[in-house]
Amino acid sequence: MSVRLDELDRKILVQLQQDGGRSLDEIAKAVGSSKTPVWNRIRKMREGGVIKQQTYVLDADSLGFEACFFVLIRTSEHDADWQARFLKALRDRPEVQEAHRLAGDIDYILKVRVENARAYDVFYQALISEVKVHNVTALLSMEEIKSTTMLPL
Amino acid sequence: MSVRLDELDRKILVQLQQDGGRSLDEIAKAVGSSKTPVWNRIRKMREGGVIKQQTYVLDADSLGFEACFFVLIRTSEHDADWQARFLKALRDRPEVQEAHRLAGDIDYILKVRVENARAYDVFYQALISEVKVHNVTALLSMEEIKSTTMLPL
DNA sequence: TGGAAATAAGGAAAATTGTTCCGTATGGTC
DNA sequence: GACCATACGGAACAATTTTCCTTATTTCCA
Repeated sequence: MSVRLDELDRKILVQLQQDGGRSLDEIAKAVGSSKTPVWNRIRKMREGGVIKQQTYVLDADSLGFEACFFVLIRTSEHDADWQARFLKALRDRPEVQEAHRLAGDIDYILKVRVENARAYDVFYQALISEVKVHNVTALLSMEEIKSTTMLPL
Repeated sequence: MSVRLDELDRKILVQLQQDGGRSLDEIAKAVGSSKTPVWNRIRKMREGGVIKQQTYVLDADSLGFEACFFVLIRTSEHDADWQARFLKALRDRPEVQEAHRLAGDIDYILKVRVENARAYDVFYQALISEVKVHNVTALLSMEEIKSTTMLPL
């Protein structure tokens, strides 16, 4: 059962994405409605899975995560068992912030956040000892120009 | 003025990352403390920039964003003016969820979320008409295996 | 080691916010 | 045009956040 969204729903989502700490009163005023409809719509969008989660975004640098790598992976193995183990390994490793299976030449891309280059090597060695991969290229981020989870509504 | 974090601070951050909707009472109980110290520490970490923002994460598919591309960019131009215009273009475009300047061969990587392949092409054409880039490779995501903003504390 | 100052904790009060309830309005259907 | 279903706005209630105050704990210096 999917949720059909109207203009008011979208306005509410914009508010929630911009600042998840606003009160219902503030949101209601911003979108030109009142508390009850705003509250009901948020609840429905939560239950319908449009809103996945509510979270706090932390500053990686302040917490000592100064290195960010994008990892491009090619593999020769494509059987179901190998893939299941590979996906599990990625999901279990907290350093992996993003993992996507790709179309084309390169099979997977990861975004990995670690303390430093040495910590990346530890991660890398651990990963390739768990599952065989054909070719790995690591791209080191020098500067995070932009980072957001916002969808353009 | 940086914030020095102790074990209790870290426990609180873990709770906030896991679920940004928990009440102070719940968090206090989970970390083995009471409301006031938890509240004071959250406030300080906010002011100190350790906590960057509080937000709601939405489901891209539910909202019609069914295509996700990682874009690898090489450029020949490296002067300050070009770079300033390029960064501004990236920050201004809401489709761009991530943008990093890289070390080595490839100069930039972007993560771009759009409705479909057609919308990506519109984005791409608009971008290269704004700023000259030498070489662009787009990697299309077939499956989002993992996506989180959590840092492993 | 003793003692004063600074810092952090816990509990309770006050203020704000979230949640429910209900009467009314609105829109769609036959 | 009447009925049903759905959504809205305002008020009442419940829960949470925020502040305040008192008590511990720690730190630092004599």
